[in-house]
Amino acid sequence: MKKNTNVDIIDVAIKAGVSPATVSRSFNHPNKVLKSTRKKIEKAIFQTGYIRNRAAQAIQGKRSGTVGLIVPTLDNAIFSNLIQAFSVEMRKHGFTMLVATNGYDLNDEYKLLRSLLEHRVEGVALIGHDHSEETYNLLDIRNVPVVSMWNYKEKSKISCIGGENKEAGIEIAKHIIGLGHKKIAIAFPNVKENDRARDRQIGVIEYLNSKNISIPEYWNIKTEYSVNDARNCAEELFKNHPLPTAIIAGNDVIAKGIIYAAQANGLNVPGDISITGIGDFSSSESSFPSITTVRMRPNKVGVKAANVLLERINGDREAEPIRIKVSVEVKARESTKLITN
Amino acid sequence: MKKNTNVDIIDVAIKAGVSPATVSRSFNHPNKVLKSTRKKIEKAIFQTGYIRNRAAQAIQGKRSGTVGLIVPTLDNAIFSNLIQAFSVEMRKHGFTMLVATNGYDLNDEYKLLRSLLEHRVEGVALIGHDHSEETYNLLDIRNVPVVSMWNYKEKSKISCIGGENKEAGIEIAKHIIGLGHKKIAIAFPNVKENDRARDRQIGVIEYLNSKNISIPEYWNIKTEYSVNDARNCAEELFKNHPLPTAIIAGNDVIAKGIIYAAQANGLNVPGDISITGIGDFSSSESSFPSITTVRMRPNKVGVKAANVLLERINGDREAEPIRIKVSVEVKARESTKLITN
DNA sequence: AATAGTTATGCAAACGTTTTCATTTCGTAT
DNA sequence: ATACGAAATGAAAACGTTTGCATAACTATT
Repeated sequence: MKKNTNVDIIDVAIKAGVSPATVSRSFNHPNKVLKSTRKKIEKAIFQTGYIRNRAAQAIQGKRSGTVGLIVPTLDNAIFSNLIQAFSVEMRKHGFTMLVATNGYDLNDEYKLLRSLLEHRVEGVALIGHDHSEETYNLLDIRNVPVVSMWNYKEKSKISCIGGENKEAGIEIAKHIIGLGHKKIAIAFPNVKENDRARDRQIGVIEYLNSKNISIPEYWNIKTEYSVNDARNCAEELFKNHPLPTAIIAGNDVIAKGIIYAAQANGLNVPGDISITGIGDFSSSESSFPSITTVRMRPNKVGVKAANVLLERINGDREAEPIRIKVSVEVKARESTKLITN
Repeated sequence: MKKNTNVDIIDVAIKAGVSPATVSRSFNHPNKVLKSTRKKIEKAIFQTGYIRNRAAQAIQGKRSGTVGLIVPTLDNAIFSNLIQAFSVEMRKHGFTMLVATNGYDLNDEYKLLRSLLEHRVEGVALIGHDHSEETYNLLDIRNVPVVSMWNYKEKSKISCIGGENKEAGIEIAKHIIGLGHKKIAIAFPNVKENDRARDRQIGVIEYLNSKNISIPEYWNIKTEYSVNDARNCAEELFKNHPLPTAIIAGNDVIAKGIIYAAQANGLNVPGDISITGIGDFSSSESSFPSITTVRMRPNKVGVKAANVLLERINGDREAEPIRIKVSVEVKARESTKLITN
């Protein structure tokens, strides 16, 4: 088997009987090349097994054909819808995606950003708005097209697109209040380095407070972002403290853990206790019981984010950030019900 | 704010009072550069805000610092553990990952591979062994370091690492038989373009046949790879056909759908019916009931695959494929029980 | 102090494209 | 047929690195 790792544009040009410049043009400005010439070139490409070298293209300072994506983690269903939608949309426009995970470490995120820039990505997508000063600074200095996905923020430094987490918190609290609940617990992950969770929690608490409901410390569950930990934390609550009639969880993963804990303790959901999530992850609809939650429309966010990023890449880089709010909506399902007593 | 998109290695060299060659060497062969010189260079890099250009490096034909990953889909919990482990391990070794999704379309996979090669990835990781002739041919012709993740295959054309799906099928069937079940249904996705599911199904059926158990057509559930569809298909079975005492599902997602269907139909799992999955996805342990399944150890596979790929990248490219079998193990949990009548 | 052997650095030629500018070719109006 | 403008193509310089080779600066040996 012949190994041809190194056929270049010149080989193709010779084979096709044209100059390298013409071959290059047939890739980048096909309309500037006679159709019959293009045919010859295509044939030569096929015969030689040529694969163009994007690195050599990128070195001209123009297109690299790549965008970077920095995401907290991949092994979590949370971001996968979003990433998939973003990825497919970018690919439609001819971009390949460089992916890096920072494990929620902002310091690492800066290093990853540098690494992506070394590869001369044409744009970068990030999750949320909690980024280090260094990161923002680097983006600004190098004038990198960038978009933040997942949540909307009125005065964000960079373009963003997503639901407003505070609104999500308010909406779900409103829903629970509307069902007549008064004895309400909440379950959130560490909100220190996670602005999404923080805003949701603020929305919930502010709304409840506005209805003169406050949350005693033993009904304020602090859990990790995992089904297992949520389950354990909830079991602890059920065993040692008075039972609320509703628990508002920071996301569907946590809600699911709490539901398992309830079922394992012989509690009927929603008969004995109503439980809500936020985020509407793919399995939440088909859970048993299905989970009342707030939709963030990850597909829409992913596709729109891709288009916003493309607009920055192709358009005016000095323009003001684009900010798009994707409305959130409460999806009432089986895990909540009206208080009847 | 000064925008410095274009400081290059020469600027750094001038600032540091050395030649560009020395700056380059301080990146690629630091030990060949005097420590004091390195310090000067580092300072100059910091002062100028230089970010090295990997494209210009890649053009030398040596390192691009990237590897490609082609995966059927991202918006599915199935591969996320694996990808995450692979990604983190590659990054540890200084590689950035280019990700492409093919939506289970083998034809698209070939195009994606070409696209990755245009970016001169140093190696490629694929999922499974079902790839088009074109894909295998291209990998061979260009002599691309490659590894297939997820499942082991004795005579695979390319290096591979993972559990053996047939073994997984055999093991779970053995487990169910061991519990005394005789009336057994199975639920698999379309096994046409999915060699993993196919091998699992073969393992199950062969083992059952060897115990003189055969599966009537109405107990052979064909479902899509989704909780929802599995739920619907199972409900159809429960409503229109005799009840088996056990259902062996092709993976945990399907098993979960079936469990929901059972619960929604007032069936107790495992009291009335035992249900098994394959794959041990992250939520299967904390489900209610927790799901009896077969572990494929995705983290181990991801990490090992990264190391196999690195070995091919750095080592002998003509060597025989490396094949590593990662043992599978049945995880008996709450969703199955001994037949007592 | 002279010499050989090491080590650190610089010079300049690649690497594979893209693009500007100049030239050729072609079609059309005279 | 001739001249003109438009369209297609080619020649060559750039893009930002890396690296083989040559040279210069040290170290150690006599």
